[in-house]
Amino acid sequence: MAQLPNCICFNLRRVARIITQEYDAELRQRGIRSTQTPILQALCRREWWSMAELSEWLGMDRTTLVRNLRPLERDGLIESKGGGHGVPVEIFITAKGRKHVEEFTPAWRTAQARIIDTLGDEQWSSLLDQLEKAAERIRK
Amino acid sequence: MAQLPNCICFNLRRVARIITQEYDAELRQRGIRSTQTPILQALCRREWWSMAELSEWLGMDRTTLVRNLRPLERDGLIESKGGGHGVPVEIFITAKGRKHVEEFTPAWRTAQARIIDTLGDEQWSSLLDQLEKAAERIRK
DNA sequence: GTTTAAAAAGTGTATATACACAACAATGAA
DNA sequence: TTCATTGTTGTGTATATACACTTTTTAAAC
Repeated sequence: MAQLPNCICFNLRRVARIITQEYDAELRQRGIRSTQTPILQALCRREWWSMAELSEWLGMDRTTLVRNLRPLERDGLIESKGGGHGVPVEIFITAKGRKHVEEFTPAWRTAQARIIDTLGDEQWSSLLDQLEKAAERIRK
Repeated sequence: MAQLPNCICFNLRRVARIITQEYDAELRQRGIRSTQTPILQALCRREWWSMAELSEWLGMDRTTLVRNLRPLERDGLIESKGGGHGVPVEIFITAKGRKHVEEFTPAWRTAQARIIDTLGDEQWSSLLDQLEKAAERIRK
């Protein structure tokens, strides 16, 4: 009977869905999505990234990242030099992309603050730490 | 600099991805996916469900559930009576579906056990409790 | 130098997710 | 009866996710 609520995968996915919707409700007004913000934020940190580096940094499957970059490139927020089968690619954020980051950051902060209000800062910190620890151990 | 790792949404999604991959690695051999197992498990608990009831129980957007049921119905694991625009639908698991549940449950247990090993049972319990609490408060 | 292995990127396919919208049914009010 | 409201379901569209596979380059082995 209590088997379903006991599934860690299911529960984690469910909470991730709920929280994603919360962030997206804020970010939508700025024409951006919760998956895209960390990509643009990562691109701000460096001159450029290769596909493999960026996917490693984001903890995102490389082939997933390939598709996730498409709307961003289409909208001119990022660009890529090189690339294609076997050819290394340089991915970088454009000026327009940086401007977008400036514009959506307040909305991101609002969403983040609303979530933190639910449990408190320390509790979320410790919670994410534990999840991070679990993730690391799974990967080995 | 530490802005990216501080995003709760991003980190939660990332861990959810990793754990989902872990479950799927086990479940794949049984021809089922991590999203589908809780659906079939829920259907085992009742004679039938309406679309709205089931989506509410699973904490899944109703329109998402509509699409997620399709492969299950195509493969004969579930069936539906009624339905269509505006017409209530009765969703229920088939004999084949129940057999599938029996067959994938060991794989599910294996995956679950591997995850629990990473942090311990009590820690996962408390972690999911806190996530649940946060999710509830967000919904209000 | 050729062959082989490893590294890097992209594609095919299938599922997952959800907002905006549409279609229809049932019920109660005018 | 007709009309408006509410509840139930499905569709259009777009993004997210990842495994299996392919293509190409580079580097190492021989």
